[in-house]
Amino acid sequence: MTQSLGEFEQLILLALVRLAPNAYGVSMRKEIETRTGRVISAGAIYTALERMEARGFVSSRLGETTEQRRGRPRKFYRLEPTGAEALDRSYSAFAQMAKGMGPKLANLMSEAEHSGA
Amino acid sequence: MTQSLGEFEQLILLALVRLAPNAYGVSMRKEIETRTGRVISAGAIYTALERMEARGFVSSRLGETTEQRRGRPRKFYRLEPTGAEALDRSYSAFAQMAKGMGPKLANLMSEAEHSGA
DNA sequence: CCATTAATACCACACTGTGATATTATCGAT
DNA sequence: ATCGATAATATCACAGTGTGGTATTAATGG
Repeated sequence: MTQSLGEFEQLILLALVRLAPNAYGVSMRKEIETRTGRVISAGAIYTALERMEARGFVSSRLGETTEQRRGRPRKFYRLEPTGAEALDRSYSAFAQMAKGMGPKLANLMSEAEHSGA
Repeated sequence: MTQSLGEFEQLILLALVRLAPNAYGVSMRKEIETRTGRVISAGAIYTALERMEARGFVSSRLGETTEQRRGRPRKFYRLEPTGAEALDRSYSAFAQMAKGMGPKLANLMSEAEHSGA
C-alpha cells in the first residue's frame, strides 16, 4: 500500500472535491478534460477509482433510481479522511517544491518555445 | 513513451530547476526531502533520472575532477526543452485543477484531523 | 594498497496509467 | 417482451513508474 498518490490520482481527487457531492465517473472525466485539456480514457478513471476505494481513500454510493434519466445509474464518490490526507500531502509537496518558481519556470517555457517544440 | 510525468518525476524536475545549474543526484534528493519532508531512497532518484534521460527530458555531464573533494564524481543534470514542456504541462494541469480550491481543501483537512488521523 | 568517503548503478517487484473492449442498466416505442 | 438508443460502469492486459536493497565505482590520504 503506497500511501502516496500518483499524478493522475491527484487530478481525480481534485476533480472529486470540486464536484462534490455529486462527483461520478463521467463528470470527473469531463472536469479534468475541460480544465487541463488532457484527454483521458474512460477506463483510466474507473480503474483508478476502484483502486483508491480499495485503499479506503474514497467511498461510493449508487445514484437514486428515481431520477428522470436513462442509462445505467451513476456511482457517486466521496472523499474519505485518509484520502483527504493523501491529497493534502501531495498538494503540499508540490506547492513546497514549486514555491517561488514562477519566473524561473516561465523563463524555461519561453526558451522551450523558441527551440521549436 | 508516456509523454507525461509521474508525481515523483515532477518533484525531481522541480528540484533540478531549483538547483540549476548544479543539480546532481544527492543534492536533488536532499532538496526534495528538506522541502517536502518526504523521505526518498537513493535508488529512486537515479532510476527516475536515467529513465528521463532516455526520454530526452534531461541530459547530464560529469563533474570536474579538479575539485578538492573526495569520492566518485558528481553527475550534473540539465533540463532539456522537451523536459521543460512536460514539466509545464504537469504544472499547469495541477494548477488548473487546484485553482481556487484553497478554502475547500483547508476545510477537508481540518475535518480529517478531527476524525483522528 | 587499503580504508574511508561520496556518489552513482543495478535489479526485482509492487503499484499506476492506459486504451480497447465488454457489460450493465434504464427508457420508450413497437 | 424485446429492441434500439442512451448513459454509464467494469474488466483486462500491458506498458510505465516508484521503491528500496544491494552492489559498484571513483577519488583521496595514510
